[in-house]
Amino acid sequence: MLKYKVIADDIRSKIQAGEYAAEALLPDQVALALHYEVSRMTVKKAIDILAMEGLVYRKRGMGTRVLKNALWNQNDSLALDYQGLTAQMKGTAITNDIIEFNIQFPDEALQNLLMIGANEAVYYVHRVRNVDGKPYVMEYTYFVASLVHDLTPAILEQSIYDYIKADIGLVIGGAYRKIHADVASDDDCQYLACEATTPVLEVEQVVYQKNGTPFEYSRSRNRFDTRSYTITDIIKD
Amino acid sequence: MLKYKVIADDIRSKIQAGEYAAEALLPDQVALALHYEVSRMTVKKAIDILAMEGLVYRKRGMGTRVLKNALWNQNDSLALDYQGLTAQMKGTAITNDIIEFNIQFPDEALQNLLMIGANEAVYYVHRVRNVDGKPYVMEYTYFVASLVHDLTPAILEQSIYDYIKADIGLVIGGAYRKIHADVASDDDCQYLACEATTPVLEVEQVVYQKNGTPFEYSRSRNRFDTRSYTITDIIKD
DNA sequence: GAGTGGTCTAGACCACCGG
DNA sequence: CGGTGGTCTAGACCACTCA
Repeated sequence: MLKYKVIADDIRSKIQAGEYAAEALLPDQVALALHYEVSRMTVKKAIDILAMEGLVYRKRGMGTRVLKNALWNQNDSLALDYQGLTAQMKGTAITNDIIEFNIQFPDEALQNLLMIGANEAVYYVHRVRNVDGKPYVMEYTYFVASLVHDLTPAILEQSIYDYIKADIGLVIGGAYRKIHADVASDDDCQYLACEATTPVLEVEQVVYQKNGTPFEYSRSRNRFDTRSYTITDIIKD
Repeated sequence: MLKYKVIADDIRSKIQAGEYAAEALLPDQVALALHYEVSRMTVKKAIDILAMEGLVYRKRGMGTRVLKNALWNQNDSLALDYQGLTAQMKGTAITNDIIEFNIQFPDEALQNLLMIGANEAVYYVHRVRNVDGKPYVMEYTYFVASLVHDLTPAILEQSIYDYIKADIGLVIGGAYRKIHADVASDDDCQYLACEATTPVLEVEQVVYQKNGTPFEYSRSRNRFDTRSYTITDIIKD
């Protein structure tokens, strides 16, 4: 087990347990290095992690302080999320209408986005997801077939992400997302109960495995009044 | 200047210039350390930054590769950005039309967002920012007057963020942002050359100092076809 | 001035990948 | 096996803050 991770986990749990109270100073890096019997660089790396998580903030000459992070973790956040809608909206009834589902070959744009060749097949899924019976989001999704294998309509009607994570065991490493507004398309009008003049929020994303291989490209469209994305960002020094 | 930052900037510019092509291997860390005449740890820290920016991807035993999509977002605004439009759009002519500017007391919602009391004054700025003479974004901004002091119309016509960072010396610690689509308002129609049916992208944000104190709340509105936001998110272990 | 965190070094060992 | 990146060390110097 990595030392800096062990130390970060230990300090984090002490913060959560209240052993290091909000606004309190942590022991300095030299003391922590002695305590954990590691070098100071390793302690610093552990604290870097906590700082990136927004638990702690540091200032030269002043020490390292526990942040009252009640501010930051008001979890209505969506922008950085990999649980999928099913987990996000638990407690509500989510159903999926599959409009189209097939296997095809990617055009050039998609080849670039997913870093695949022209003859590497992709699944194409067009579905509408309903929350409590009402249309909520329309998604156009492409999965690299060799990675997300054996996709079936039965899976699509439930949670794709549960299947990807639990059954395939694929580990998500990150995502690239682009958010913009758009005018309603014909599909939007038909499936999201839009007028032609209704603004739509679209999120494009490419999702990567831990090893950097992309496995999904999707566009998700919502009516302007049903969804917003939040981002909490803490600058590292 | 910090060595690892200089190196990261240098490599980034070489990627953008095509000197390191997409999918190409970077020189290994030992070679880079020799070339920049620094230790390998310092090179690694520089590459850490590029990896966090999503420009580069590494694997043990395989080297460091430039990601194919490293360049696909050059024209979008980063969702995580604090340079302000003036720095973001350098090379273009930015002018600011001030529509309204005054000092006022915050309503209850604003008191909560900025964590201030009812009798702590705020500056209110309503301005339209033009890029190359054409209206680009309309902003409604509130600054905590005790933190962003001595704001004047002359400053507003240029870059507020330059003033905040260089003159006041306020250190930005992070931001909370919400992105959503909206229908055009009367102001949008008047100042952004919108029709009543034009979709608008709005970004609300609260910007915090390093010590956690909020100093700005703003809403920025763009026509749907003039701006999009991108987020690169890499999950840490 | 004493103490803090930030950077940097020169070297070491390890885990992983390819041939 | 050789070469890659990941981790870790022991120590050094610097920038900053506070008394």
